[in-house]
Amino acid sequence: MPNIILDFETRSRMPIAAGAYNYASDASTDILCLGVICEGTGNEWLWYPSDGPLPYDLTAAIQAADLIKAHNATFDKLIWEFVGVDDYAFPELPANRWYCTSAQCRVNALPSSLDNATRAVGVKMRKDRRGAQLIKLLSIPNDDGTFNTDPSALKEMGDYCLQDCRATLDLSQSIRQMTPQEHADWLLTEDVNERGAKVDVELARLALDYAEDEKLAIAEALTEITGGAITKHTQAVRARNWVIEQCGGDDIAAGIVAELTVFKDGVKKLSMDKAIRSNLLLKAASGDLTIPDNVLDVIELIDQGSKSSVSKFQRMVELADPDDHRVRGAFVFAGAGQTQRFASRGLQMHNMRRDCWGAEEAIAIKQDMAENYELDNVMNTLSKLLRPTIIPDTGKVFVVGDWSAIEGRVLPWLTNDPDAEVVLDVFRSGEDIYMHTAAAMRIDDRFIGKVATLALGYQGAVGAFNVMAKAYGLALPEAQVIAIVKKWRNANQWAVNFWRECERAVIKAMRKPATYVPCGRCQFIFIEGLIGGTLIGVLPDGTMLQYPRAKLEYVETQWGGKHQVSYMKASLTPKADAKAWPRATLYGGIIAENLTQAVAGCLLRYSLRQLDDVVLHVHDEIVLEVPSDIADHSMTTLQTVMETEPDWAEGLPLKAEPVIMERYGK
DNA sequence: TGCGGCGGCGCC
DNA sequence: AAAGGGCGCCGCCGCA
Repeated sequence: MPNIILDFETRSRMPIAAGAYNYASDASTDILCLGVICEGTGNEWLWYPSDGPLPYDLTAAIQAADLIKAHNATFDKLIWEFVGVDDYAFPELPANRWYCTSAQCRVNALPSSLDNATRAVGVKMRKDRRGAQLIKLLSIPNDDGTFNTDPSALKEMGDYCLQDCRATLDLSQSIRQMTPQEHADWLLTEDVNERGAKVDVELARLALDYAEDEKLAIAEALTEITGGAITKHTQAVRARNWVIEQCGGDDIAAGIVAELTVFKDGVKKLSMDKAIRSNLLLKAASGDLTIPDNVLDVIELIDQGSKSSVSKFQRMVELADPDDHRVRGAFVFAGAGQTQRFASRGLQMHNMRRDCWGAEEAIAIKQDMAENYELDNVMNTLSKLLRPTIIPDTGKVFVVGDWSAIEGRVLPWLTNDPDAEVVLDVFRSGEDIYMHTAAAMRIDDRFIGKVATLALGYQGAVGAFNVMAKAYGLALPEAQVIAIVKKWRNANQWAVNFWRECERAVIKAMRKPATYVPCGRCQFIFIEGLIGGTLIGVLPDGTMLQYPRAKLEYVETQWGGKHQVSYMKASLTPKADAKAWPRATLYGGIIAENLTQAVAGCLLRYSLRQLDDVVLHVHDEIVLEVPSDIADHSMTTLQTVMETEPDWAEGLPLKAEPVIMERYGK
C-alpha cells in the first residue's frame, strides 16, 4: 500500500537539548498537531488532539502503508510511541516501517535538515520559515511553565505542519530512495541509538564541579594578569590583541605578529591556536623570541583552559536518561554525506580525548573528588576522564575492538594494482609497515616511514607531511620534506597511479552518462536525471557515493587548461546571502580518500549487522556491552567478525584484537 | 537581544 | 602544478 508522510508538532517543558528520547518520554510532552499525506493518493489529514480519536480512514492509511516516512523519523517515532500510543490510543506500529527522509537526503549526499535539503535540491515546496517563530510561541513554555494556546497561532501551526509534510514529500520524490540495505542499516542504527551508552552520572557531576571551579580560577588569574583585557580563556581575539600589545615595540611586536600569522584559503589571518601557542613557548624557552613572563603565563593559562571538558560533562548529565543513565540517540547513519560514514551528535562519541585514564585510575580520581581532595593539573586530569565516564551496566563489561591501520590496508587493496600487493603482503605477514615503508624509501628511520605512510596516501605533499609531523613533534627542513615526498611516491607508484586513475575515471564518467567506468575495485557512473546530474562512485559492496550537481568544466590555469569535475558539497553551509549552494572540486587524491574512508565504513556496517549488544562505534572501532561471564566469548566473536572479510573484499587483510574494559578507554 | 559566522578543538 | 579530508560542538565576535 502507498507510503505515507507524517510530521508531528509538539510542546514540552523538557528542552529538546536533552535529546529526543528524554524529550518524547517526558510527562509534559504533548502533541500540538499531526500532519499526514498519503504518497500514493495525495490525501491530506491534519489532526489536533482536540479532534478526539484519530479518524478511521487516517488510521487505516497509516496501518496499511508500506513505509511511514518522516524527516528525522526517530523523533516522530518516539512521539508516536510515547505520546500517541500512551495518551491518545494510537495503534502500535512495527519499528521497521519507519523510514527517515533525512537519512534519505544524506545517502544522496544532501544536507540533513529539511530546510537546507530543500534549498540544495531546489524543490518547489520549501520549508516554511514561519515555523521557527511558531515553535517559540507554542512549543516552548513561558517563564511560569504555562503554554501559549492561542487558537489562531495553533491553526497557523497546523498549516505549517502540513506545509512541512508537502516539502518532505516533494523532497523525497525528487531524489533516489534508500536501498533496502540502506534502510536496514538505518534501522540498525536506530537499535544502537535506542540501546544507548551508560554514563557514570555521579562522576560526570563531580568532574563538572571541579571543572567549573578551575575555569573560574583560570578566568580570575587571566583577569588579574591582564588587568581585565582578557577575562576568559576562550576570548581569542582579545587574547591575540593583548599578547601583541604586551610584546611592546614595533620590532618585537612584528616578530610576534609573524608567529601568529596563518594563511587560510590564501587569506592572511592571525591565530593563536594550540600549535601556535606551543611554538611560542618553545621559541621563548630557546631564546629565539623574547616574550615577557606575564604573556607566557597567559599562554599557559589558555592552554590549561582549552583542555576544559566542562561542556562535555555537562552534556553527559543533560542527555543521560534520568532513570537508567543511558545516553541515547548519539549516532547518525550516513552522517558524513561524502563518504557515508557515521556521524555522532548530541554527546559526540567520535571526538573524545583518546589519551585517557584507565578504569582503576578513573575510580581513584572519582574517590578523590568525592572526598574533596585537590587534583593536580585539574583540566588535563578531567579531560582524561571523559572516555572512562562511559561505563557498562552492573555485571557487564565493554568488549572493544579496533581495526589495525584500516585505511592503510584499504587504499592499496582498492587500487586492484598488482604492485600494491607488496604493501598488502606486509600486512598479511604481520611485519611492521612503517619499517617496510622506510626501507622502500631507502631511509633508515621508522618514524619518517610512519609519518609518510599516514600523511602521503591521498596526494598530500609537503603541507600534509608537516602537519602530521608536527603532531608528533617533528620538524624537518623543507628540502628534506620535499625529498621524502618524492621518495614515498617513487616507492609507492601504485598510489600515484591510482590518483591519476581516479581523476580520469570521473572525467570519463561525466563524458559518457549512464556508463560504468571502472576505477580500481570501484566504478563511476554519471546519472543526468538525478539532482541536477549526479556523479556516483559505486563501491565494491554496492554502496553509492554521490556527488550532486556534478559538472565537467574546462578551466584555464597559469599552467595551462585542464578538465575538472566540481559538485555541490552538502557539508559546506551557504552564507546567508548565497544564491547557489557552495561547491567543491574533485582531484585524484580526494577521490581516493573518499573511496577509502567509505570502504572502511562499509566494513564497519558489515560487521555491525552481525553483532548484538553494540553500544558505540568510532569509524574503526566497535564497542560491545556484554555480561561479564560471556566476555571472553564475545571477544572471540568480535574478532572473528572484524577479521573475516566480506565476500566483496577478497584479499583484503584485516586485523583486530579486541580487549575487555571495565570503563571506556583507548 | 538574537543570530550567523568563524575560530578553536577533539577524533578517525 | 599542487592539493588532506571527514565530522560536531562550543563560545566569542560582530552585525542587524
